[in-house]
Amino acid sequence: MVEADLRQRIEQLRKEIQEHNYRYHVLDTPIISDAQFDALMRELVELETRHPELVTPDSPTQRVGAAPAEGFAEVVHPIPMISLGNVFDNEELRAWHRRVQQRLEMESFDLVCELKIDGLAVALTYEQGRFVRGATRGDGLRGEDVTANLRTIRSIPLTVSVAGVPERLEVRGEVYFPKSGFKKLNEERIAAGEPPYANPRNTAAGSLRQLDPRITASRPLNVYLYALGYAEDGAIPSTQWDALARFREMGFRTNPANALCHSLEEVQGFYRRWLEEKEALDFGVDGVVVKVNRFNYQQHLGTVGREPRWAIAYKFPATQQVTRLINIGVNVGRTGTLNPYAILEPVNVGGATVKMATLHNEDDIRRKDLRIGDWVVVERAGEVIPQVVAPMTARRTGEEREFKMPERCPACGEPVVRPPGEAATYCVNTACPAQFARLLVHFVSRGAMDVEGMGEKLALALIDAGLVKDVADIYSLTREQLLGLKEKIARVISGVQKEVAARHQLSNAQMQVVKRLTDEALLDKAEAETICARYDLTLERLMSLKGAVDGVLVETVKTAGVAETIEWESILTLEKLAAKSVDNLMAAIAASKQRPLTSVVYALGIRHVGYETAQMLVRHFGSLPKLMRASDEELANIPGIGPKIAESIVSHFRREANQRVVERLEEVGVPMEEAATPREGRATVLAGMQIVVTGRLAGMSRSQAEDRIKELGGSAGSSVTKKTAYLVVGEDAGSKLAQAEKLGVPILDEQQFLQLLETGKGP
DNA sequence: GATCCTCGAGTTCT
DNA sequence: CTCGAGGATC
Repeated sequence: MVEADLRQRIEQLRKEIQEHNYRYHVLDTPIISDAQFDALMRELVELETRHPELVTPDSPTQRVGAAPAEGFAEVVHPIPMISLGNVFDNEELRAWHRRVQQRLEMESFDLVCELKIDGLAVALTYEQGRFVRGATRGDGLRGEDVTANLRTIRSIPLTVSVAGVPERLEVRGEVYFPKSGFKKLNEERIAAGEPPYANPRNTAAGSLRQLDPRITASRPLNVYLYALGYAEDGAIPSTQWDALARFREMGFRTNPANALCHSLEEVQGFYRRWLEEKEALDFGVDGVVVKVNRFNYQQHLGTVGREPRWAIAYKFPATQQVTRLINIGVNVGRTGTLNPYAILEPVNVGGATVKMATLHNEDDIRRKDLRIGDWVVVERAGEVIPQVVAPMTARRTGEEREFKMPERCPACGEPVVRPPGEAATYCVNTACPAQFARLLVHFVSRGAMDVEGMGEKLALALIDAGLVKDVADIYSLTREQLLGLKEKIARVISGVQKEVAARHQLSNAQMQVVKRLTDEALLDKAEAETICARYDLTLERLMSLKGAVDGVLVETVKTAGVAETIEWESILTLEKLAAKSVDNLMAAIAASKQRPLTSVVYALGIRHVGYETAQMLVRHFGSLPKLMRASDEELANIPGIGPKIAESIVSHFRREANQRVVERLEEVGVPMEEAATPREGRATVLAGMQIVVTGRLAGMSRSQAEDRIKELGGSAGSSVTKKTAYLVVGEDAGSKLAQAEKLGVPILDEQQFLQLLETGKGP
């Protein structure tokens, strides 16, 4: 890097860090995540380490934070409350350990592992055994006096009266808001029509900084103590591990998970264990703090800048992040429901980049008080499905817009309906193309007709190209038709390229750009920028080329006789159809004619008729024509089927288009009767037992396990209730485990489950 | 009419 | 995984 560039980068980093520091510490409304902040800080530290001559006294690396907020008395920490360096992977952890080894000139030494609780650090001062002052960390040098509020936390002893307590003693710890209490508080707020709080950490900070301690007292705050600030006139332990033990003797709450490790491998084990199990804890944990155990070693290692060399925070990948809600889009589901979803500024949450999340329905958006343009907290529910938790209301500028459900279907433009008492808004147009697209995807999905090789993309492309107009049409597709289409598409693409080149007189290099543009359906910002940089184009020029390509495509598609209009996505999908995959697809379509009747009924996509209900219907009627002729009353008399489902079935088959689909399926050879099923001999081992399977099993998939349970006469539930006989737990079990523990449902591991399948008896 | 349970439908990313 | 709604039950 050139010297001038370097200076500029350092300046820029300092300015950004200062800004974020202020937002975090003073305003309490950060706009970037901790991980993002850490990244900035790390870059600055690295640049300054390599170029010490550029370090200035006012650099954020030279002091621990920013000024404390007003409103509370200031407390100067006699010993600064340091912060910790962070590592994010095993590699970096080992590097830290090697550095410690070198400085200590020692191979092996004990380390203490503690869970890094996501709360806020406090210092508690005791004089002659009496709690006299409690302060927040603030900027590390000066914090706020929040003694009155801390007194309301019942796990903080107001007096310590064991022998040998130092005259003056300061212990440090982390105050947090328990997850359960946080959930309850938010439920109450929602019930009272107030917006929920974004996350426990900010709420803990807010609670502790209430000017009225009675408000603090109403919050279930708690604390874990983990460090000795200082001690005068008293026996001082010689290791961190002993200090923790001593804390407990004195009546301080320490975290039971803390562990003494004799090697780095043990530390890694501790990290892995809690990475898996942290969700079950009642407090947020964002990593593991690793400390050199012996205090004299700590002293020898010392501190560099703001961080001690003898401790490090080994962070978990963040599962919660703050990002921008760019817009709210609306999808149309198979049943016509309008489903709003969040379009987010891409952000890495727990190792995956999230840019979309469902928002369920209008009421949910209102309840959470989300507005377009808000900064929002995003997490991955159960570590998988992204979810928008809450807006950061304090970050609002007034530019945010409220979301309104469109009055017309975004796909077909027909007016939408929201039935009174229901949360969903529907497009009631039976000919809505979006609904049909979803129906086709459902029809070919696993569990339904199970056409392997036909995923969402291909299904949509076939509709787009005009080859499929109703679900039965997939049975009249031919190999020649598909290959012919692919050829036409290829000609269209090369035609578009030539035409654009001719009209705009492009150079060879620019032709490359056009090729790129006909390679990808959508350009996101990052991709567009890469292309511009590579071919030395302005963004405007690129966009005008893109416009030209799209324009010419529309004309060409029409003249080539492919379809009236077609999406880029579809073109690219069809272009990739090779002869071999067409063969496979034809075979899969043919094979799908042999699916059991239950799957066929399910595939029809009747509202309120999922797989379970389809099974009940097939068991009762045994034939599709009989089901079609069934009356309202007959249907409603079947256990498990009430008036609503009955009505839905009758009105589905009353529609002529739906009757035709069934006729055509029959014509192509889809069975309309259920093949007689021989009863299994030993089908009673699990009779009447309701068993739930959760997590990943080693020997079989979850659905296989559920099939086995059903074969043996049991039922496989999807949620744990008090009627559940057993919960079978695999790897990475989620919330169901906690639920089972709460209800006292017996828990089986895979081994015990297999035994249950054999004998019908649990351990 | 309230409460529990089960099912359906929509969902994200690698 | 989550929410909503249908059905069963008291």
